[in-house]
Parts: sequence; C-alpha cells; structure tokens
Amino acid sequence: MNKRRDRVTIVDVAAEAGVSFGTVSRVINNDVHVKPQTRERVLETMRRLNFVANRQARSLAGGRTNTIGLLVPDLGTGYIGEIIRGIDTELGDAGYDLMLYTTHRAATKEAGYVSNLVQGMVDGLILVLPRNPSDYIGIMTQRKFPFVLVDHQGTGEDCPAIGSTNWQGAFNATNYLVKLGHKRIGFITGWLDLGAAVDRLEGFKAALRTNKIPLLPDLIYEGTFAQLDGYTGALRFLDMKKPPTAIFASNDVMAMAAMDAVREKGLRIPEDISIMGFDDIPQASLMRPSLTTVRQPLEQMGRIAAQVLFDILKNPDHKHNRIELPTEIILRESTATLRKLQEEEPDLIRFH
Amino acid sequence: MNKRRDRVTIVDVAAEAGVSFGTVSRVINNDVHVKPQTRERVLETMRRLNFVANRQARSLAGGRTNTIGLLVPDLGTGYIGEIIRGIDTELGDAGYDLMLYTTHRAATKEAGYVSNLVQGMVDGLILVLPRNPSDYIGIMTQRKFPFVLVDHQGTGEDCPAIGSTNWQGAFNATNYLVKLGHKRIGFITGWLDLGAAVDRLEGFKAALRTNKIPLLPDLIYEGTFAQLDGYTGALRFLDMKKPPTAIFASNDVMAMAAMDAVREKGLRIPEDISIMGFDDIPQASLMRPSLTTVRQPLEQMGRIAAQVLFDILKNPDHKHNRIELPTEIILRESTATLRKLQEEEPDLIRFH
DNA sequence: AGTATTCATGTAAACGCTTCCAAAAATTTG
DNA sequence: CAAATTTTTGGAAGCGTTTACATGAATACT
Repeated sequence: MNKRRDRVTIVDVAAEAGVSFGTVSRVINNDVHVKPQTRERVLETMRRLNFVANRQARSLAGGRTNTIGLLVPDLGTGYIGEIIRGIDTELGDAGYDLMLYTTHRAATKEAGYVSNLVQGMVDGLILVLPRNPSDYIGIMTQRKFPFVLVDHQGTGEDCPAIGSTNWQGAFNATNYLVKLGHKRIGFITGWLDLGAAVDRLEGFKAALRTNKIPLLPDLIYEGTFAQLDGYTGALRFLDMKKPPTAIFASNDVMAMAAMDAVREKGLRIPEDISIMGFDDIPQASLMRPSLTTVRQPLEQMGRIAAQVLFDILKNPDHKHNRIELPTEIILRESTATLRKLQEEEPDLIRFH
Repeated sequence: MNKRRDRVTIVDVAAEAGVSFGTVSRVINNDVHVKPQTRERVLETMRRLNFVANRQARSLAGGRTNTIGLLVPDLGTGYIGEIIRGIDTELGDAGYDLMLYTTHRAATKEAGYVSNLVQGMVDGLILVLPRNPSDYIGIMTQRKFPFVLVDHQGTGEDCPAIGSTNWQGAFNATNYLVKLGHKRIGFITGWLDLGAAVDRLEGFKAALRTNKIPLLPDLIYEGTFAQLDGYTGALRFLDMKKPPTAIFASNDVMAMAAMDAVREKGLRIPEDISIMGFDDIPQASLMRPSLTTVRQPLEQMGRIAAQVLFDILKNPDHKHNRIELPTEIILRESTATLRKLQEEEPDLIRFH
C-alpha cells in the first residue's frame, strides 16, 4: 500500500518541527496554549510536508465527525437542488462535509438510514421533505441527536424545522387571482398528510372566504404533489359544465401538468385559463408560457436549516422550533385578467 | 456525553455472545472462518443489541472508508441529478456512502477538494463535468488514486472516463434535420475546451458533408453551454438575411433559450423553425413545444461510472479507458418537416 | 491410535488522532 | 532572588475497529 506508507501524520510533523505530537495536535485544534512562535513553526512544517489531518482518526478520537448527513427524496426536479445549494454553502463555510442519502421515494429507506446515521456516522442530520418522520423523530429526540426538518410541518411533533409561509402564500396567490377577476378557481391540493399541503389549501379557502366567493367542493381536487395529479385534476375541472377560469395547483410540477391538460383541450394559457403554481422551481421560469407561482425561498431555507443545525450542535439544550420563511408571488405569463369570459359572468353568477 | 456512553461496540457484542471481539469482527467482515452456528449467534446478538459498526474506526483500522466522493459543478438543471441518481443506486447496492462536493462553477475549488479527498477521506472519486482536470489528474494517477471522469473527454489525458457518443449523436441529429428538408441549419456550439463540445460540432459538420450541404461559417455560433449563448446565438441567426430553418444547439439549456429568441421574433416552433437540443434533461419533455433532442443516457452514465470505479478499486492495475454510451434521438414537437418555406427553396439554393 | 492438516477462535498490535494529566519552562510576585 | 503562579509542552491512555499471528479444537490420513 503506497497510500499507506507515504501518508504524513502528526508524528512526522512533530519530529520535523522538533516538538511533541501533542503540540501538533494543539495547533491543529487551535488550542490557545501554544506559543505563537511554536505554532508558526509547526504550521510551516505542516505546509512543507503537505500534511492533511486524517478525518477518520480525528473522529474516532474526538467523537465528532465534522460531517452532516442530508436525506432527500430525490434530485430530479431542481427543487431539492436549490435547497442543497443553500445547505452546501453554509456547510462549506463551517468546514463540514456533506454525506448525501437519497431515498428515492422509498419511505422505508428513511428510517433505516436514520438509525444508521444516528449511530455516529454524522454529527447531525438534515431531512428534506421527510416522508414519515414520526418513525424516527422519536429516537432522535430521545437520543438528543441534532436534526432539522426542511419543508415539512409536523402532524403534531414539535421539533426544529424550516418551512415557509404556505398559508399566507396560498392566500395571497388566491387573492391575486381574484383581483384578476377570477371567481371560479380550481384548486389542486398536495398530499394532505403533509402540513404544508393542508396549509396551502387552508390559505386558498380563507382567501375565497375573504372575497366572499362561495367554496365549491367540486373545484377542489385532492392530489399528492405528483405530476399525474395535476393532469388528472385539470381534466376533471375542464370537463365540468362550467369549468373554472383559473387553476391553482399546490406545486409547480402539478401546475405544469395542468398546463398540458389545458392545452390538450385546445384552450390557451392565459387567454382562456390562468394557471398558478407553488414553489418556483427553476424550470417554472423556463417553460412557455412561464409559470406564475408562489416562490418558496428554497436556497435560503437550506442555508437556514444548516445554521439552525449548527446552533443545535453548539447549544443542544437551546429550544429550537419551526421557522417560517416568507413566500412571494412571482408574476409571469401563465395568469391574466379575466377578459374573454366577462360576458359570461352573469351566467356564472346565476350559477352560484 | 450520552452519545458516547450508550454506544454498543464489538466488545459488548462479543461479551454478550460469549465470543472474542475478533470473532465478531470476522462476522462483520463475512470472514469464512467462523462456524455457521457461532456466526448466527453473533448476528442475533448484534441485532438484539442494535449494534452498528463504527465507520470511523473501521476506516482507521482497515484503511478503507467505504465512502466515495462525488464532485459536481452544480445541481440546478437536473442534468447532474440524473447522473447522481445512477451513481447513488450503484453505491447503495455496494454499501458505499456518498460524500457530495459542489464546486458551483468555481474551478479553483476543484483542485482543493481533490487534494484533500485523495488524502484518504474517500476510497475513490467520481468527477462530473470536471472543469480543468489536468490540474489534478496528474497527482491522482501518480498516487494511483481511483477516480472516474464523467462526461468529459480529455484534451489528451488517457484515463478512466464515461461519456457518450457525442459525435454520432450530433451526426444523427443533423441527418435527421436534413431528412426533414432543412438545408440551412444554425449550430450553436458548447464550450470548445471540452472534448464533448468539439465532438458535437464535428458530428454536425460531418453530417453536412455527407449530405453535400455547404458549411457556412455564419451558421456556426460559438457558445459555452450557458443559457445566454443559446439566446444570443439564435438572435444572430434570425437577424441574417436568410435565416436558418432549423437551429441545433449543443445542449438543451441553450436550445431552450434559443426557443425564447425565436418566439420573441414572432416565429413559431416548429412551423417556422425547428429546434434541436442535446442531453435530454428532464425539463426537455416538459416545455411546450417539447424539445426534440439527442438523449444522453445520464442515469446509466452514472451507474457505469460507479461500476467502473468499483472495478478500479478491485483491480487497481487493470487498464481502464474511456467508455462511450450510445446517444439516441428523442423525437418531440420542436422539429418538423420544412413546409412553408418550400417555395423559397430555389431562392435558398441560389444563395449558396 | 498417533500424527499431520485444516478450521475456528483468541489476542496483541496497529490505525492517527484527541484529551487529560503531569512535568517543564516562563512569568509574576513578595 | 526565591517562591508562587501561569503558560507551554510532553506523553499516556484511549477511540472502535482490522489484521496478523498464535493457539486450541476438530477432522483427515497413514
């Protein structure tokens, strides 16, 4: 093993610098009790010998790994990509490494990974879009293992989490559609087991209420955030006697699929029907017409998740709760003032 | 440190199972020299005690980390996401963990990461779209450090790499456009420092030659794979006296931007102008019109990269060269037979 | 049955570092 | 200037494994 032989250790550095390996270790760890002059000599030697501390050994001896684990469902949409960018930035600055685990939607893998990771492979865990966190939040909390949830508000658990103002975002977006003149708005929900999905639905309902628009059960299609739901839901709406003039999907992926359905029916966006999404994933701005949507600050959510995790690492007993970041409506081409249908308005009103 | 105290080690397992810790280690490592009955007893004990082997210790003692490093430029487009999916699948099956490093286009970070990682943090390295690999391929080769390059053909280096048949893909795609009747085809190149970009350009040129179509320098716009190039390049083409009837961009991102430019000029896709991309990133099928493109088997490239790396790990002296995976044309909506312009054909011919 | 071979198991010595404690050197104090 | 105090340094004892090597048990062979 060449790799083995020519590796330079703190002992080599110590010998070369004429100090004990203990001192070298102190230098590595920025211990104050080293004479500046000695420190400089050691540092110089390390540089000259091209020394890199062995992470495994440090972890083993020190009990820290300087690595955090990231559990994500997938990397397909760019949605996660944005979040990772944020996490990665913070981690890099803090000198942590990132261990990536993809569950590929297999919820069962989650718990398995978690129980392994918690066993000391990483110092902390960031879980993005956890599927059924209740399975393991218990053991993590009990073991006081540092973790943060991203984009999930629990079904009751009270733990560190980063999310965004889903309710407010949906409320504002709906309000905006109403301002454009839309009174019949079809809403496609997300997976209602997730708090985020429920909040978006509630925001939608509240906005209708505020605007004194009756809530028609037929105009709510229950989806799961999956592409197909957007398509199916939109078709359901379009086949109604009086189809909605706008469709608000609980995420961009479903909104994009809804656009397909609308086009297949020979309708134009936004002239005939407006489409609103949620998330603002990168491709939302790339499609034509580009998608008006509610922006979640994904990258920032990632950054803050990392920061919160660091804080937990430092102050394990500090109480950390859910943090909500503001959402924002991004106006693009897929929504427009209700025009063509205005003559039909009386009709619509009669209907209600 | 609670974390510390309640950790169960092989010694605990050994005591509980009534064997020496050496035997437990053998069981963990699937050593043949363990009586089946003993093995079962140890396994049972491990299960009961919820034992998880400490990775740091294993690495330190064994000299292997069971972790591979992945260096990627970014996670934005889904392009990398696909590749990672492939890598991740293989890694998971083989029991390796994934350490992710993002360079965010900062080429300087690459070399830094590499020199650290090579120092024993990971057993091998997969570099996706390396920016300037010559900086560190040298040291890796010299140290015999296992690595694989993905989607990059060197500017001379002879090392393990996974790519696709860029030349053939571009050749076939161009041929296809010609079959549709297009004779004036605008080509937007990638970053010509990358072999892949050069190959695509050469494939394009060769197809023109085969079809006896003159190669007009004005119909080649030199880009860098970046979005803006697609836009600018397309505008350049469209402002010509005799604009091309088809545009072939060296990647999907530029093709998508070219579509924007075409639309801004009030032209329709594909009726007025056909657009062809390269890569087949996930969003290519999601845009409207959907993008006809040359598919690189990204996920498969990831898988094979991992497999090759495993092979290098097993047979360090085995010679590993570049592997090329076949590309494939994906027909979608952005290309069509040359129709409307057919009456102008004589004109075009006169021009050449 | 007695010896030669396997096979199964136990044990000590790393692996490269952190951390604690004690010793040595430098500094302050009376 | 010696004693007390503080700062700096050295070295031992782990951290939880793997991996030789040694030993003991079981099996095969003559």
